[in-house]
Amino acid sequence: MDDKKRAITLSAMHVFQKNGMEKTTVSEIVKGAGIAQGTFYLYFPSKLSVMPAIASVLVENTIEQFESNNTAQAPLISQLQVLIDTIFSMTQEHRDLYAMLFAGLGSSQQMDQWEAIYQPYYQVVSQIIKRAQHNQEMNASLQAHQTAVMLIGFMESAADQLFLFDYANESAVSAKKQTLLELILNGIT
Amino acid sequence: MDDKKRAITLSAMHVFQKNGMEKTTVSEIVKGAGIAQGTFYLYFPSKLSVMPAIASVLVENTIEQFESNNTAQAPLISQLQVLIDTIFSMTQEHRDLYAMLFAGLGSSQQMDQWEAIYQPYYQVVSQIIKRAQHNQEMNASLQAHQTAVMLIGFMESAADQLFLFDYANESAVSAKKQTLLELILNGIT
Amino acid sequence: MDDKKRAITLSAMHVFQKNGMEKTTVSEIVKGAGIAQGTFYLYFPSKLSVMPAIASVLVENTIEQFESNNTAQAPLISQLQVLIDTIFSMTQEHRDLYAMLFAGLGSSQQMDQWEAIYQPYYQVVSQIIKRAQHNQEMNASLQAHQTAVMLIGFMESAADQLFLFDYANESAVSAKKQTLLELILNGIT
Amino acid sequence: MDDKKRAITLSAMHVFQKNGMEKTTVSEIVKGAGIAQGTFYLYFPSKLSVMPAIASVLVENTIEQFESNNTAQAPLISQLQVLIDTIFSMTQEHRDLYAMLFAGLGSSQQMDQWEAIYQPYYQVVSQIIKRAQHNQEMNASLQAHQTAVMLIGFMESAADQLFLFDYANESAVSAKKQTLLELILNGIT
DNA sequence: AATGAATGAGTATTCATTCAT
DNA sequence: TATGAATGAATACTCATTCAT
Repeated sequence: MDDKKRAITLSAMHVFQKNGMEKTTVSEIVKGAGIAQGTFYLYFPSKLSVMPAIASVLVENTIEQFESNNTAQAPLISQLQVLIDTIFSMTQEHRDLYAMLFAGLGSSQQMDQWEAIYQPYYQVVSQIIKRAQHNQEMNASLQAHQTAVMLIGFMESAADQLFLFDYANESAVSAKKQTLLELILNGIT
Repeated sequence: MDDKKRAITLSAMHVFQKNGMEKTTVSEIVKGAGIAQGTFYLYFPSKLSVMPAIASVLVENTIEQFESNNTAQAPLISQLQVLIDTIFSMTQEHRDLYAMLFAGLGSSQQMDQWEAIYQPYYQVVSQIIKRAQHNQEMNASLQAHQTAVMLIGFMESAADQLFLFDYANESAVSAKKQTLLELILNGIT
Repeated sequence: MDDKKRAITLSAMHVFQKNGMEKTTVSEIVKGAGIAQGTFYLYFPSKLSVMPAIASVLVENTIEQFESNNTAQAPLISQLQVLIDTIFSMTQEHRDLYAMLFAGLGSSQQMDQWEAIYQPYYQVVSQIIKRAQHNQEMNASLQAHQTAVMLIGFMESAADQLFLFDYANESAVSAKKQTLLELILNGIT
Repeated sequence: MDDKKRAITLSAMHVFQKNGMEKTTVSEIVKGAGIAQGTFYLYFPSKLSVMPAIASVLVENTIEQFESNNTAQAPLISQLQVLIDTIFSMTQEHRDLYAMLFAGLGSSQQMDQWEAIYQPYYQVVSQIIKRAQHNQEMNASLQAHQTAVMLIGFMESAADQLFLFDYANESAVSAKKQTLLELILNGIT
């Protein structure tokens, strides 16, 4: 990504997170990016159009954080723990941004774009599932990509709930993560 | 709820869903509700303050739809199927609204209010879980309320994914619902 | 015309004349009209849409000034002199406004509207021509309305030229008026 | 005129005519001229300063078109017909541009410049008048230059009216031209 | 001479909210 | 309660112009 485009995106992430969608002004974004007002529009056609770039950065960061903590040869359960840790950590840090992206999805009418952005993320988890199935750590009849998408959704929804409503202390977090992991591994029966 | 307050809320739901958060104007809401501009402010202190009322209506509708299709004495699996059907149907119809509510949660700083609104929903699912545990259809060690919250999150995230990206046809929907149900019942191992 | 609409129109005339099309701001117009910024848009949908209202006022003023100086029973030549005086005086006072209206005609694509505004003006001159033809002061074969339109055009173009390029002193004005009148009465042969 | 200066002027004519004064951007002009943004300012100090160059081109074109259709030795009436044809044709093609030039005259405060541009035009018509006076086809007491200016004004105002309001079909055009010619030759009495 | 990326001043328009009736 | 005319603060976006290359 062009240096200035990246500077704008990072500044926008910061300002959107601080002020929310409606109170974020282009003027504050460019101030943070150290460029002039008009320069913004050389890189993005509108305020909202920064959103996909932000999503890309979040996906990048998530994958980086996950991979830097994960061991590809580790047992499934360990890798899922790292994934849960990563998602809880990203959610805690960026919950508001995710909500804004999510709310923007509908209006943007560019589903294709969004899918393309999230594919790398789904790929990473999908690989883990395939490997676990090969090692007979996991039910082999589950379709890998579909399961990856669902698992990520499960983890994100649990993290959201936690940081939105229940968040109390570190031990509450650990408990929730543990319950989540068990639920995913064993189901409810 | 006062007749006019309800009229405003319903009109707002419609307009928010049609135009999104930023392009929704009080002027269009009152037009849909058949009242004057100023009257809006007799019932709500601001544009954003309609959001909790919308959330209440959505929760009401969800519970009604679920209970009208559910049989309380039916086996757990049937009841979960009805719950999944309800959530998928509500998500399909109101996805954008949920996203807006969700994005609004952070800014509103009135977590307590939101929790109160969702409690009845969690209660209903929580009861089902308790009954299933009593009937030994379900792992008795799971904490009912916590599991209810997680399950609802799982189902909503699966529905979101479906209607956001994958939605193709009726059979895709059925397949996703089936996978979801199995994952919830049996986990991934 | 509504009191406020008139106030806006008169203020706009003044500001447009002072600053020209491009340097006129709505903010200065409303300041002159003694109303708030937003109120402007209750009466006119855009800055440019004041133009037809200005044209109406100019036509009104021209007719008033002409009729207050004219004697309907006077000989043709006297009435034409009064018309020339009126047009030269209005042109001198409002030349820039006329130019702006004129330049705006093309873009507005609402020819019908403009024709309606100018009709009363053409009517007045048309009546004089018909009366003169009836009194055998004028060539009876000339079509009255068409001739009225042409005569007004002649007079305006002469006045424009004068105040644009030649304007020197009172006697230059008198001379031009005299030449114009003779040309109109007798042609060039 | 330098090749590039001419290219800019021609492109500007086109864009001004298409978009009007306010919606014309330097960016679109340079695009049409096939040059870079900055290059514009090597040839013109500002956007508005292209106007006189446009006026020059229009005057050139008018004179060329007139002279290529006119016979200098022909009777006055024929030459006036050619002049009327030329003015009607140029007006039909470039009415909006004339209006913009005209509206720009007031603001530009460079009357001298404008007069210089139009002089050649007035000269041509002035010569015809002098010759006609010499041939006793025309009232010898009329001051040639002054009459030339007035006649051109008459013809332009008639053409404007026609193409602005009345324009219907070829026969309406012929009729208007005929009436105009008679009025100019014989006056209204 | 030519380029085109960068600038940043400038403004029309919108719309949540108020308040006199 | 209800109205809707009036308010005026707030901001995305444009575009003429500059200047380093």
